[in-house]
Amino acid sequence: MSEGAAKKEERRKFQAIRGTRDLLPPETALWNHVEQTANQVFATFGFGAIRVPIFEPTELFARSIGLDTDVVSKEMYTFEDYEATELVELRTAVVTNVASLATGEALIDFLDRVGNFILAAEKAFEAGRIPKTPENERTLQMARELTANLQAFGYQGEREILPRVAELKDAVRQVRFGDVISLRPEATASVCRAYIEHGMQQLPQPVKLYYIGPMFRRERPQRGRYRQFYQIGAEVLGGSDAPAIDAEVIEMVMTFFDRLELHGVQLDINSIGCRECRPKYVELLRAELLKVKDKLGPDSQRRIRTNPLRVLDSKLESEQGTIATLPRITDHLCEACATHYAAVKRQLEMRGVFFRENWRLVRGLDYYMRTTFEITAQGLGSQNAVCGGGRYDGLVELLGGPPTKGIGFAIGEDRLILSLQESRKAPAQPGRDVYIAWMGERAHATAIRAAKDLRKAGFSVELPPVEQKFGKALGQADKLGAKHALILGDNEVSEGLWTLKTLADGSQLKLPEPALIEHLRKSKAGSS
RNA sequence: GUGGGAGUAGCUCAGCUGGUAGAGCGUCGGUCUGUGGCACCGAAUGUCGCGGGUUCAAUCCCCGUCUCCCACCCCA
Repeated sequence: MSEGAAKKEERRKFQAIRGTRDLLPPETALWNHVEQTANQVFATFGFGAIRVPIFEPTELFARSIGLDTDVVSKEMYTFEDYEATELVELRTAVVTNVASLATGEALIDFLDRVGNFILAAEKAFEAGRIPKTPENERTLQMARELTANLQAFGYQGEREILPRVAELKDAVRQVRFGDVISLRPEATASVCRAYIEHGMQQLPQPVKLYYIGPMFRRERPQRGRYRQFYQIGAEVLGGSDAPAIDAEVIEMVMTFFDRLELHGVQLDINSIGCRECRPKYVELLRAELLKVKDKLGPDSQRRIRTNPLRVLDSKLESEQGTIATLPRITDHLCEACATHYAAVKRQLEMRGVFFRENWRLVRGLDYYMRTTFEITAQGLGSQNAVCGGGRYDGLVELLGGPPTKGIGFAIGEDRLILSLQESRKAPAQPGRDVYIAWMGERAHATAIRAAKDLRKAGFSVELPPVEQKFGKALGQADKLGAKHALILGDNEVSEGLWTLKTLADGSQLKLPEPALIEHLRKSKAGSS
């Protein structure tokens, strides 16, 4: 292999893995702007920042999001977190396919390895190095029994022992070495967990929190959809379920989008009822759907059984007419939900928030109830939702906390950025205020001092590490988008007068060192 | 997980259904050892995504695979 090929090979090995990506300047300037705006706007609504872990026990997400959702059943990055590394090797020795079990010796050898594993696992179990759960105890017990049976059975030919060996391998495979944990696919569950864990019900209610950070779902990448993606979200926990809270949360997102000058923003709202009225509606919907089953495509037909609400989401042109005739949940809300929904709408109007009622807006995650909303924006293709949210009053209790009201939303930051980029010219290259063109060793010392002082005063300064000819230096200054070049050569150092050049018009003046910063301040104030 | 499209220099792309690659931009150097943008000259960077097949010969044709894009599923 040639040197070039080897280099290429190296590079090929390290690509950002599927569905992940690097965010680079100048684009990151926009990300910073978005996040700073979120910090500012959310603070004006009294929200405090929370940072929760990137991973949590898988169980937390399974419980909150719902076992049957795709997110939990197949889209999480899940792994076992263990310290008993020596067990892995011993387990591998058992579980790997052996060449054959054609002889009694092979069986004895296999049982030997199983014995080694069980012994080590028992020790680790007693020492608490693998989880002391009833499941693990049972699994180990089963492995012991199966081993004893197999020993008693003896070698009676390959075909006879293979099923028993497979069974034993399964038992060995099921021993848990550590906690099963997952990278967070969203943050609401974690925020609720933190609320409970830190006894936040003791704080003045409601508690208002927001977060910004990466989430992980193992999906097929697409426009605005990545395996590591970023969400900006907020949750209001505790206190009452006053409609004004729903409205304020929505008002806050809309204010945020407004501040960012996001184009084509459309807010859709709906109420999906509560534990009382939603199940009744779902049954009614299912019954009606069965009547018109023939007019629906295969996907929708499947959903009649699995998740009838999802049929309402269908984008198929051919199904739209049929869907329009279906019963609407807003006509089947219980008294309390209907009152709540009406009040939320009134509250939104009072706040001057424009919305569209969308009876077909449903939520995919189990924990939502009553108010749901979704915001779409321009330039996002088929993935046009930029924010989704709703009320989830039962969630904290479901996770072992006190009965607690809750409402929140999550913004897909990747999509938000995408949409902003559609309507916004590319962010300008972050230029420097001053490029220091120095020449000669004496000037170098002066240049270093100048850079330090300028930076201390808050100017962005580029100080070339090696001597350059002035022509070269000014060329660099220009390419970097510097506003000024500070020229320091023998003349300047000996005269004590520094040369400051304004790149835009080529004007140039001489200044004594102490006057420099003041001059730059004035010039900056004047230009911006 | 399913279907469609695409992968050629750092970027944007050209390359005649087969004869082992080019342009523009960018980068670096020079013309130019106290003055940038311009101009001119020069240089570096490619196993033409990867692997296999057909062929005397493959960037081009066939198969597989990976990645990206678009749509579906699902979801923010």
